[in-house]
Amino acid sequence: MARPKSEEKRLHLLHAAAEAIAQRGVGAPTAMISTMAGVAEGTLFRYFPNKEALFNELYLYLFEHMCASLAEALDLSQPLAQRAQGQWNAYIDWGIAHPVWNKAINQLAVTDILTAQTREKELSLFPDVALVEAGMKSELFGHLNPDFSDAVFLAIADATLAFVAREPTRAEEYKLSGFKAYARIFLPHA
Amino acid sequence: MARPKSEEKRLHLLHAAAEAIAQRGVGAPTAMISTMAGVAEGTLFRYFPNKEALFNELYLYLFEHMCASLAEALDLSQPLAQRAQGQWNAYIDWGIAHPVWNKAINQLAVTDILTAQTREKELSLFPDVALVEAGMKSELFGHLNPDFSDAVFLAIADATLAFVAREPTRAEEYKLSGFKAYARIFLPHA
Amino acid sequence: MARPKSEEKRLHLLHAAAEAIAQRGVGAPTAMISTMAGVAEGTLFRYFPNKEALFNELYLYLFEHMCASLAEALDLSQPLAQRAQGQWNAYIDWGIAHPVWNKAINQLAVTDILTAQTREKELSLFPDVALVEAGMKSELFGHLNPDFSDAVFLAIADATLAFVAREPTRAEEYKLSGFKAYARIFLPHA
Amino acid sequence: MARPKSEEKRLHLLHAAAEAIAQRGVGAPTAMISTMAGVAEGTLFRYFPNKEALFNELYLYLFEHMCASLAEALDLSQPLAQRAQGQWNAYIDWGIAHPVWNKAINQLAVTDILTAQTREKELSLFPDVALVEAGMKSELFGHLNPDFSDAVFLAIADATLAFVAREPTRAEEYKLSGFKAYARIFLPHA
DNA sequence: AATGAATGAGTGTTCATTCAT
DNA sequence: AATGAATGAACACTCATTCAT
Repeated sequence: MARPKSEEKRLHLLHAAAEAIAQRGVGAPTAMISTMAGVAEGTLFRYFPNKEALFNELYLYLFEHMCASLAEALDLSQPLAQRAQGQWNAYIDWGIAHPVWNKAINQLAVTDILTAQTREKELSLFPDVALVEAGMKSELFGHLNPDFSDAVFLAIADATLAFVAREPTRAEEYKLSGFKAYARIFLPHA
Repeated sequence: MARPKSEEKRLHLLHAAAEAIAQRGVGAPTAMISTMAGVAEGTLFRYFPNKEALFNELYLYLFEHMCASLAEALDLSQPLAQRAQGQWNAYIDWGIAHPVWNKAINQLAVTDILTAQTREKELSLFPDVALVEAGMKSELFGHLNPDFSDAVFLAIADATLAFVAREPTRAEEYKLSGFKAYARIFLPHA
Repeated sequence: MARPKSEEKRLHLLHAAAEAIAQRGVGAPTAMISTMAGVAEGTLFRYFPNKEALFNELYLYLFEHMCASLAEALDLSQPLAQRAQGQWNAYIDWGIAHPVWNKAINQLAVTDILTAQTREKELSLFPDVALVEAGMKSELFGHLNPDFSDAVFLAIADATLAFVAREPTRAEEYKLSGFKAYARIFLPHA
Repeated sequence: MARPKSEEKRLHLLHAAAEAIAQRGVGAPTAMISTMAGVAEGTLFRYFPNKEALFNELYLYLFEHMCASLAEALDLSQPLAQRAQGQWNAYIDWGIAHPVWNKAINQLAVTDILTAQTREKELSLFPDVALVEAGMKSELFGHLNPDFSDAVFLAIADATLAFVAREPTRAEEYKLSGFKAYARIFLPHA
């Protein structure tokens, strides 16, 4: 099973998988994914050894995409509070702009499909654009696992996104209220 | 009447379902559940019309159990801050004491198995022990969907529980840090 | 398994079985039959050793009922042609008056549920009210199996009933046309 | 394209289904059918979406086959009576030559598996070789549903076939006697 | 005698994966 | 390299029958 040629097909499969998971959860059939990708059933298995591997790759692909959005929005010249809000907004905006991907990433995160290796790679991706900076972390959670701060941030952000999905017209309000909650924890002096 | 339908078996099935979901997600086979419950495959379907109904009943059962813990811990004679911390602790302690149930309830919440009716019943159960009281809500999120506050609380609490699961020996530390984060949002003047 | 007491329950079960077969074919569950009969699932098996036996008894019960209608309508003082038409009408009328039973009897006849013994008993019931009398038989089919004449009669009559079921308002027309066809075969000189 | 879907396998499945229905009725398991067809259980469902569709296709397949036999036997240069007898013989001969198919077709016709669409297609197949021609119909049944004549014909023919099955050695006698009965109805002046 | 809870083999159907083309 | 036909284990659910009450 040498690396197959078409990078385009690989992406079609990844995107189709995200769509399928958003629609039917991780139980979505591989045949549905290949159909949505416009390739034959068997082709999927020339690009990914099996369903689990596809889903793990998908998770990292989506996560990386989201991290890129954060990185792009990052303006190091801004003071901490503005920087934080910029990152917060970038995260929420990514979720709003890619509701399918957001749903897929959440579905994947909650099942046991993700391997330890995937979790490791995920960590190695996040820090570069870290939302919760060292200073903020240490103040409240410093003595605990440093990922805890990130987890709390993500938890609030995902809850915010869930309500944006329910009431899309009030997206901006939820985005702001969510940030205020976030700021109270991580920017108490702002 | 011949033999009455055994409430004990019903509970065995419910508990087995929680265990199976914790281990294998909502894709856990009904045969696995009945085996774990110590009954025949067909018996499951005499107690629940189908898998979906079983899972919906399970969700409400677990949710009710959790709410009962909160209600038990509620001491109305305490001032707001203590009351809130008591409820927070009760929630975290329930998750620590019942990790399997906690996992099951999270799995169920994220899939599309829960019906609108179940969601309704869930709401009618929660308010009585509401963690996030009216005053606290209105201040930050009052103009938005009132469930948003609950969602934010649950998000932080579940993130806390996830880390407790990873490092059980530091459970008390996570519990306290989590509460501090919570308090900053909902009890900013305390 | 001594003969159980309530003849009434036995009849309820028989009638319920006919109804169930009419609705769902011979695949109708025994549980459905017992529910319709207003008895418990297990009770059915105290009156009939198994489903097959129930269906065989039902077939004979319905057949006997139909034969009784024919016998009642038989007026030996009438000439052959009138007598035949009277019997024909009695048969069709029975089917019209008992569409459920008619459907059930047809369903049972076509499957392999009926035992050889049941078929034998059936024969021993029919001759007494024989529609197709010796003279008529011998003329056309005399050298063949004497049941063939009966079969031809029943075939035409059942086809007639099928169309009556489709167009109940024209029942009388079908009844008459069917008889004319019958008469051409069996009463060519009338 | 990889392998093309094998028309041969489709026919094997159809023939196996006919055999299975003849042996066990429409309750015959799909697993039995696939085994008899020499394919895996799952393969059946790649050729037919479900059991019901298979059975409907089978019905039309058998019906078409039978119609083809009638069409082949049809000699328009013959006078009405001979033509009718030729068609009658073709029908009976088809049943004798394909007892399994004849049984299957009868089983299918009596259950509720056949859809309205199948019934429609059936009608569109039959007229071309119609046994009961316009003139014959109108005389006796013309004012009623035109299908009634066909039904009466089929009823007599099927009854004839049933007795041929019981006494195969006297097949020719039954065939002739059946036709005589038929002729008395539909060819009274011949 | 009657009940209905319990059973488990059986059913139609799905689906990840393989492999001949 | 790509295809999609073929597979068969697995699954959710049904149901005739048994038997403790």
